[in-house]
Amino acid sequence: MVARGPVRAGGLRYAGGDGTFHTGGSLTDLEGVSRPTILDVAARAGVSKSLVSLVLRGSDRVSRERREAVLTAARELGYRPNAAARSLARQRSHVLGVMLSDLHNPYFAECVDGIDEYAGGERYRTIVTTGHLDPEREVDAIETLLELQVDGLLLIGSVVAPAAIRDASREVPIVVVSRATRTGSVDSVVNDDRTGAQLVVDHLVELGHRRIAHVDGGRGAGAQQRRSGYERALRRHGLASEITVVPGAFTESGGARGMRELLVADERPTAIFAANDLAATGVLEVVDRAGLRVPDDISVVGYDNTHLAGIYRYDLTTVDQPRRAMGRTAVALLLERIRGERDAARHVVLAPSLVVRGSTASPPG
Amino acid sequence: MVARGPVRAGGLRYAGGDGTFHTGGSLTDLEGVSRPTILDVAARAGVSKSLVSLVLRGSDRVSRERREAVLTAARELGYRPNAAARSLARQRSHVLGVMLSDLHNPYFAECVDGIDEYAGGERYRTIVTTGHLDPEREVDAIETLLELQVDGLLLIGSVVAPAAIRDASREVPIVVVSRATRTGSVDSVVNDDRTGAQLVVDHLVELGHRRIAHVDGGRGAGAQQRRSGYERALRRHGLASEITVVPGAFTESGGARGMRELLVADERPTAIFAANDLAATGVLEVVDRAGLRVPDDISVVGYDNTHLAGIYRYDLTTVDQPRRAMGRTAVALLLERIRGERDAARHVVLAPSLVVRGSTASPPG
DNA sequence: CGCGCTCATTGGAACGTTCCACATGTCACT
DNA sequence: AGTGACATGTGGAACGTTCCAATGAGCGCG
Repeated sequence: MVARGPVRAGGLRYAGGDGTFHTGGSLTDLEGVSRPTILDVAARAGVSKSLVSLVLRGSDRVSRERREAVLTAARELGYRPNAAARSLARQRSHVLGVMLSDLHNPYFAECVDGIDEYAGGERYRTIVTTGHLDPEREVDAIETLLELQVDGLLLIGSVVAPAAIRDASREVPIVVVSRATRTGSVDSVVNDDRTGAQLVVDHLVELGHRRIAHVDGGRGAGAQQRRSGYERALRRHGLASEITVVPGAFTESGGARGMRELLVADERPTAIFAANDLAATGVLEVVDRAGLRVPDDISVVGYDNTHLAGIYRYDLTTVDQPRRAMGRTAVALLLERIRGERDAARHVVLAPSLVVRGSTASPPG
Repeated sequence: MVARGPVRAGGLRYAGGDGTFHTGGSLTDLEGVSRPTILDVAARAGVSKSLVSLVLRGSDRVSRERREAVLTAARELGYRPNAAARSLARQRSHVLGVMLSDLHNPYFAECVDGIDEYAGGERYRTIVTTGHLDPEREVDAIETLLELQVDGLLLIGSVVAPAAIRDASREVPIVVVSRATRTGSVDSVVNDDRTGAQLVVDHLVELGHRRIAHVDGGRGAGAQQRRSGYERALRRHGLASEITVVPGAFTESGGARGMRELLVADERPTAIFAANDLAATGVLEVVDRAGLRVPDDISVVGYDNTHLAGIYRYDLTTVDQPRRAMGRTAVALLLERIRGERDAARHVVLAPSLVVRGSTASPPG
């Protein structure tokens, strides 16, 4: 019946023919009969459409018999409410929109866990669109959600222009997650990157490191704060002269590029603080290739505590952001706005924490 | 203005107080004034709502002046179409729903890349919901999409009960991706796991391996096919007596468990074919701990070519699934159905390919 | 000059809900 | 018996679009 017998490879595109085959009969069940509406249910149950509506919304001012008649009629017909019609009639959809800048980044996935968890508990549904890290496509993704009449918008790691956010915030409450925002009309939830960076430096100094370099995250969200946190911490430890920042990015290649630059310096650092875990993997790759051993010859620290950091062969010391909590908090803020309980913008900063693993140790000698 | 000054850590929950603070004035711009509708635009442009509708849908039977009047009126008012109303009036939404079983798995993210790419080209929008790998929540996620009146449904890696899929397929065309399906009324797109497994075995045999073991994927999607492909290939090479399958899972711990079992066997295999990349990392962990070197002492192969396999410290030989192409194909199939161009179910099987990296070499000696 | 054409434009009826004001029916109490 | 209170049920008007049939204006042509 299924993908068994004539297994042959298809090309890159589906173009009929190769790699595909048909199953016997199939017919998309009764495509002609359109979906039952509230009126069909009403007719079958012998009541008015209004009563059906009442029952379906769980009103308690309906007699037991009628309720059951409606319920069974609905079940028998396979009735499913039409959210478009509902959203039109009430002026709200009970749906929250989530714009995710990048589906590939596990960091964001965990935010969404928190979002779904909290939203579900509050009987709100969530739908997601993605911008694929491209500002223009992000605008499109946001547009889609707005047109679908979401009651609120969560922007996760968005790289879109601030003006676009401001525009959208005229239509619907917005909470921005993990990106600092100046727009007064939207809330935000971020982790305290500066403090996170300081935790890293404190840890390394405690291990005895002095030559601690930072491969930064360029213009990425939070990169600037991490950089300044690093600088401030070194100064606090009386190591101002050791401050070394090389340009990088929130990507593997960005980290690799930064590390290469550090390797050719006259005095090689004994510890590297990478802008995030992804950059840290780039750093590690270059370090490995140079024949240096981690952590014996050099210590490496990341940021974000993505699952990447936890995998065996990396075993990366990193900074954990409470992503789930950030997601939950974001929804809480959004609902406050939606329910009209608050008007002034609120910016929540959550505490990061250090996760010590095997990529850090005392410097050699 | 923003998250700067009084940076303090909040707890796990947003509960007012700690870690949060307000910005000055903000007011959610004119919350009172509701969004402009097509009627507002019509009034401002001095035409009928019908004409506005025509212009907005890009009809060519509208005079130049009127068109421009409408367009500028719309722009000035910041008009945005209401997808709910539109979807109600036409009986279609032009939106495709994607149910993603797991947001964390980069494998799925790449499918979505292909989906968005193709759908965007066909002027369809996509929205995503997640089941968080829980069948019940998947049902909910699917329900949400159906209520929102998506024109078609893509189920990616779904673990939901077949009956639920069948039910949903009565309402809307469905394509299932990367899971074999028996339901006659839905299409599917999968990679050819059996052939993929054979590629692995061929590669290892060519390198000179004979004792090739398989840590399987238990009841995971495609696991059975990979196992039987492995067995068939060994037989084809006249190595039927060497067939060794130990139970595992599509997880790191599953792989580790399987490898531990293999280590205590009397004759240790010289090569391991793990059910997927994740399981392969578990295998590698156990191998490392046992003091064996890869690939000198033992070769390891994964499946899926996730980014995990590509990172320097794994450098894992693996099987690539054309995920992007699978996503594109899925959309192509779906659109055929939506457009009523096809009725019989179609099952597309795409070819996997071997990616040789540094985790495989000739056996010792 | 009136006929039919084409062409741009329009009003009104859907679409499937919700919600409000109103209509019943029942019962307790005077 | 009449009154009001209360519980239950109903019709119709929204909501913001699309689409169809109809309206006029302009024009070429006999």
